[in-house]
Amino acid sequence: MAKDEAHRSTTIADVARIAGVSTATVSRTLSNPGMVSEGTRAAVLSAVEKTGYSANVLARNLRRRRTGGVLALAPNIANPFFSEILAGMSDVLDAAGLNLLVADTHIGERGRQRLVEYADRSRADGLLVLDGELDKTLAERPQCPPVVQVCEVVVGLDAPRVVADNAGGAADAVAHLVGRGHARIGRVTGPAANSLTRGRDSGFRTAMSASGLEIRPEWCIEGDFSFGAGHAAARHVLSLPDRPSAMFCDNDEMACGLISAFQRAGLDVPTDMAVVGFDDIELSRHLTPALTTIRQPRRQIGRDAASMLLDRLDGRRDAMEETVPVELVVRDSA
Amino acid sequence: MAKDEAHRSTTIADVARIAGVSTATVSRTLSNPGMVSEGTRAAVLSAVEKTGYSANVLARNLRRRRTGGVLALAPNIANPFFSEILAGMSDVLDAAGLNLLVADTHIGERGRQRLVEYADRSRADGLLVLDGELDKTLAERPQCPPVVQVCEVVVGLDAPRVVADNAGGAADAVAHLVGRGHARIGRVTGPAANSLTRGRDSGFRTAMSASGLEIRPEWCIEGDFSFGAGHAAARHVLSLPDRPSAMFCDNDEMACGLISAFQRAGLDVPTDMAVVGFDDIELSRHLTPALTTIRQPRRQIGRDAASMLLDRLDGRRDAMEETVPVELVVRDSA
DNA sequence: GTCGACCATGTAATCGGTTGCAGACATCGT
DNA sequence: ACGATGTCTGCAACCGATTACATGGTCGAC
Repeated sequence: MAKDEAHRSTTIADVARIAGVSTATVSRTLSNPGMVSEGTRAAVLSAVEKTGYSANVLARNLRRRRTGGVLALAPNIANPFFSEILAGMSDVLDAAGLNLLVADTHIGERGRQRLVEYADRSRADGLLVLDGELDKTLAERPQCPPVVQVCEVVVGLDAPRVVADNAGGAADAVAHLVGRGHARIGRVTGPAANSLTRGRDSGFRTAMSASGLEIRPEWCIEGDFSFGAGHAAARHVLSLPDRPSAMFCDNDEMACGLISAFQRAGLDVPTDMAVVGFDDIELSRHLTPALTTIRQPRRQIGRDAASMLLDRLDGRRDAMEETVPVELVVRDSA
Repeated sequence: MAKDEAHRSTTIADVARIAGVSTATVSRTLSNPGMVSEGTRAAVLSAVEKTGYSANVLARNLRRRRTGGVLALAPNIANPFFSEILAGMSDVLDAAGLNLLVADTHIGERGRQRLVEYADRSRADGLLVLDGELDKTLAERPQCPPVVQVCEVVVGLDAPRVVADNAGGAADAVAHLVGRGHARIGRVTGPAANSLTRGRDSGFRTAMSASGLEIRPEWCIEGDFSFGAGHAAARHVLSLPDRPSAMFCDNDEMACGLISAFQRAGLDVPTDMAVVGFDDIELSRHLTPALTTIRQPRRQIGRDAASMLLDRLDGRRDAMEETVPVELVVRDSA
């Protein structure tokens, strides 16, 4: 109660004094116990116990010339797709004693400037880039710490990456629809420039032509991965005199918006219109009809990306590129 | 290209040497330009420009005895409800030059220990607690930086808080259903111990008795805020010989799971069963039927909480408690 | 012409740890 | 008995900034 002085927390010097040793010994006891004798170790540990000491992270990291943190740049933290990847990253970073800091890249021009400040060796030991629309010059500055790209990739940026098998997933989706007897297959895409969209493009095209099916441009609608884009795509399709019988969506949110809008228009999914999504977000399982989709192991992707970054930080560069397999999850929407 | 030495980034000493001044002057030029003469300032700035210098954040913060970061403890980052609150926090923290670090509190026992490490003055200048199930002793340790509670509150923890008007929202929801002619109203709650649940409990009870309606225990089902809990609740209701005609859900995810399960069972929402949710997450607007719900201004809640924390960090303690108004959003599910 | 006020700048302590180097001491082989 | 080796510990430099204090110079007032 009493002391209303500025609350000075206990330092390594306090512990050293109480234990009757030097600060060096305290430091060694804590970070390399085998280096000190048993008696000293006991004395130090008891002093630590008594004072409730815990090392100042800033001071430690300053001396060690590292920040103890990794920065993840994601387009939209609020998107559940990303947040589970982040959780996976957190798993392995925590285990390695590193913080995960998260920055949203979609925060206007002021934000751009902040990103440059953040993507700095004095801020973060490494960078996990989840946004393919980032400027590659950001990552090419000398101040920028090592980068691993996750899911999306920045055009022209030659950095290691962990990406899902987008082409394979899209092909599986098409094959599934074809297997169900569909020949009139449309698509709702992500933004044309997006690297996910491009990967799924290529799988879609391959699978369609493999099945001898024609891609009808008026059935391919560009969206932006949002619920709203799915809605809009559905309205577009409904306005067509000649409609597809099935739609493949580049993500589950658009698929959900699409289905919802079809239902509102009185169509039955899957009878009047089959839908396949991509991602398998939590929601998809709980829709009616439950969404048939391509599952990405998001948590695993996060873990793998973080591990790859740790490898790079340790100077290893075993794998510079990993393609994570995806899996068709058959439910009721197709 | 050439130098393959360890990449020593430029320090304030480099800048000082190039500008022909002392490091103190460089520091002053950068943090308090009015203090140095025009000529010196120009020299320093040009040296900064030339070297691309930017200050080492760790060193600065160590000296200033702050960490430059605020830690948010959320039960589940992947939940869109929280992530938008986090985004709001990020808005005001960024403006104040503080980092937002996010930690997930639902990460097993190992996580508990980590939280204790994180909730430390040497890690974060302040704490934003979004999880009411946290142990209050965590926040009562002397090492713990100032805390602001957000949305949920920890029982017995006397810290400033920003909470939504849960009771008012629940009462609005009931009033809306009553206005639509419903007298048989059930409810899907959050965990009984949760502070949100309790707030909504009280509003629910008040409004029910104000309308002269009886609360039927078999129509009140405890959930955990997940889609799955909504599903389960629906199955329970469907098994009842005597069913309610309307359900109020403590959040939108459960409402969504509930609706989906009712639809799968062949019921029509809202004809056979009206549903009102709470939160107004992005998804709700895009369901079919679109969900009638209570909107919480989540981004604003995040902003307010962060501002309140900043006030505390500055020693101000203007407001210790804020209740944020909520709003009924009428759509098609009731 | 001298004194104090004031401004701009440099010197050096400081934040709180880590770690290279060297000294003290014990043990061991010959 | 003596040097060699090895183990444990302390001293002090260091990480890269900020800032209290001291200093030197300029200027106006008396």
